[in-house]
Amino acid sequence: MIFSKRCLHALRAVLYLGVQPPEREFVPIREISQKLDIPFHFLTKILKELADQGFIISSRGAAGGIQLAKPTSELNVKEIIESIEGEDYFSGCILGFSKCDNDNPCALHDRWVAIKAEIQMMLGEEHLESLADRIKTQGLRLLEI
Amino acid sequence: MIFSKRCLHALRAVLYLGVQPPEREFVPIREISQKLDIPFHFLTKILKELADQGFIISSRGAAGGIQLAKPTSELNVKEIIESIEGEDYFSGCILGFSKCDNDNPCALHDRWVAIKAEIQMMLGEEHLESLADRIKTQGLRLLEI
DNA sequence: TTTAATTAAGACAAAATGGTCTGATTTAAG
DNA sequence: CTTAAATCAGACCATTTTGTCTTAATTAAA
Repeated sequence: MIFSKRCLHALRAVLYLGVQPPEREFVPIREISQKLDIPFHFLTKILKELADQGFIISSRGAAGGIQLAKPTSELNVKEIIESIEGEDYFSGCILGFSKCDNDNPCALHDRWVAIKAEIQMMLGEEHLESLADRIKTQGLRLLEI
Repeated sequence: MIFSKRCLHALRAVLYLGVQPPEREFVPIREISQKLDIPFHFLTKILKELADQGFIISSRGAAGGIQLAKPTSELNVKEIIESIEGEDYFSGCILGFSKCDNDNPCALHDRWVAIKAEIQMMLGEEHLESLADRIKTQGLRLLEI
């Protein structure tokens, strides 16, 4: 699998927030956990990371929950993934070397550079807004069947 | 990191075999382990998997070791990766769902299909032959600095 | 002010991955 | 036949990732 469980849970949770009607304020983590079948406490920890990074806002107490920190047009898939997997997830060396660049390329550097650029472009352009639209209009799923 | 340690070790070991002079027969795993700084017993297990899958041939006893099972022109990076990470590593669902296709797409399916195709094409075209050539002529490295 | 509903925090457990060690088996060569 | 060099096999340990549990802190509303 390309992404860690933490990352998949984070992505699905954020997409879930993205498809909520705009009038909704805070969404309880319990609801997301149940709707998406993600372990509650595990999800809580993951979402805390996203909150710390400024992607979502949380509110304690009754009527509390979480909420996207920005409009969906200003959030994209790539930054969510990077916030969980690490900044260099898509920019690092394919052979795992810490120092790998044009001056000191690993054996697969050239080819990987091109692929990385593709991935980053496509995921970086994918804003939550258009995604949420397509999820709603086309009935795309956030759940295992 | 995109790939597991097992996969990175496998890739580097196979590339190491690819750049050996053609007259060399069996290369001892101990040598690869030392040259590439990969734990010996761990590497042995990984290479046994590659042998079981038919990518390399092994020979026990004195003067034994391992050897590529096919000419470098018939081996590519993609199949090595898939043999370790699993057949569907590049073809599976980005959200980790087991059933995800055009008839029942997940929320990210469309976009991911395009990226997957890019990756598979680029890695599938990368045969060990050309790679080994470039590694030798351009001094590309298989080692952390 | 009490209560119920919520996130936050941190200890702990389970599972997966990464790695080590010992000994058995095989093989070439002296 | 013996020995040395190698892979093979499997038990074991360490680390990381994933997940559970309990309790504390916070907040809205009765």
